[in-house]
Amino acid sequence: MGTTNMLGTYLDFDLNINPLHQNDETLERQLEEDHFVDEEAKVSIEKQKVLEEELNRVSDENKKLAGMLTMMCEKYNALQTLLTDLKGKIPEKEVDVKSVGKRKSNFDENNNVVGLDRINDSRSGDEDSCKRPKQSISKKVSRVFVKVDKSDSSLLVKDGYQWRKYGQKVTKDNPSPRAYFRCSFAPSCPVKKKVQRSAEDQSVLTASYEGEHNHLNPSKSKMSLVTSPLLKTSLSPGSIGTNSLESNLTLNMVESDSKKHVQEFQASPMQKVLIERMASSLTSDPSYIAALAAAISGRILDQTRA
DNA sequence: CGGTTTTGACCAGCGC
DNA sequence: GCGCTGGTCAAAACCG
Repeated sequence: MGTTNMLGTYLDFDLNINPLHQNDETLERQLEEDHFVDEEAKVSIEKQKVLEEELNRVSDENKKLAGMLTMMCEKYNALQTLLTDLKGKIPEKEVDVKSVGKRKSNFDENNNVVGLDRINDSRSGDEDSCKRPKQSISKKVSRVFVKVDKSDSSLLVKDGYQWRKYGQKVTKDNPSPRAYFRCSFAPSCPVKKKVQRSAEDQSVLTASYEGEHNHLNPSKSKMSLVTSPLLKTSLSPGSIGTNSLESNLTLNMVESDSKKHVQEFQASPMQKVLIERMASSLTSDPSYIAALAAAISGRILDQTRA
């Protein structure tokens, strides 16, 4: 699994934060030799030493955190293996009861909204497969669940891209209409999107993305911040939700039948929950953020000196 | 005026 | 073959 490696990469800050050390000593000696021991210079040297110690401390903390994360990942992997084994023992019928007796393309896609019980349902993209097998074989399909205001009747999912609505239908298994969108860059961009309110929870919109954009996200291109590679990996299928403007995307559970994504990073619901929790606990920890900031600034200092 | 949305009609796949 | 269903088309309406 790639998670451990990825985290390892992010936390492997090779901090070389002591380039000032030698200069300090040389400077100090020189000052003493020249009998120009100025009070101001002494104070600045003291400050440098304090900063140096602080950087060392933060560096150690960073290493400890990296070690902890590695351990967590290892434990998680063990749990994951256990879970997979257990799943293998459960008969498949129990998992897929709802679709029995229904048309191939007619599985209740809203039964799994917010719930994590069908994350590995690779058929999520097969809604068209029985009708348009030629298209769906090669197309990536991902699904996003968006929490919206119940009173908000518009089936709009702000994902940064521009969409053109080309149809709306009321489907059998859901009283709420399903809206069909095409990327505004069509026909050059083949991406389609289906948005429907969840039958169970009216405040949740289910958006199914079909295909991949062959152009930049119009709003994303305006961003000056560098997006985390972790986010890029987890959200890549439709490049969904990486924009800070997309504040209403409160819950992103991107499902992709692209096996690459599933195996590398989104193999199971448990994994998603753990990753989310890990990320939120880390980002809410001020000491971690401070350590990260120190590590990055140290790295930048190194690069500017080199 | 051009782009987008709405909405009824049409088409194709599937089950009976 | 027929009816049901999901997906798409395209003309009309709408909007900035």
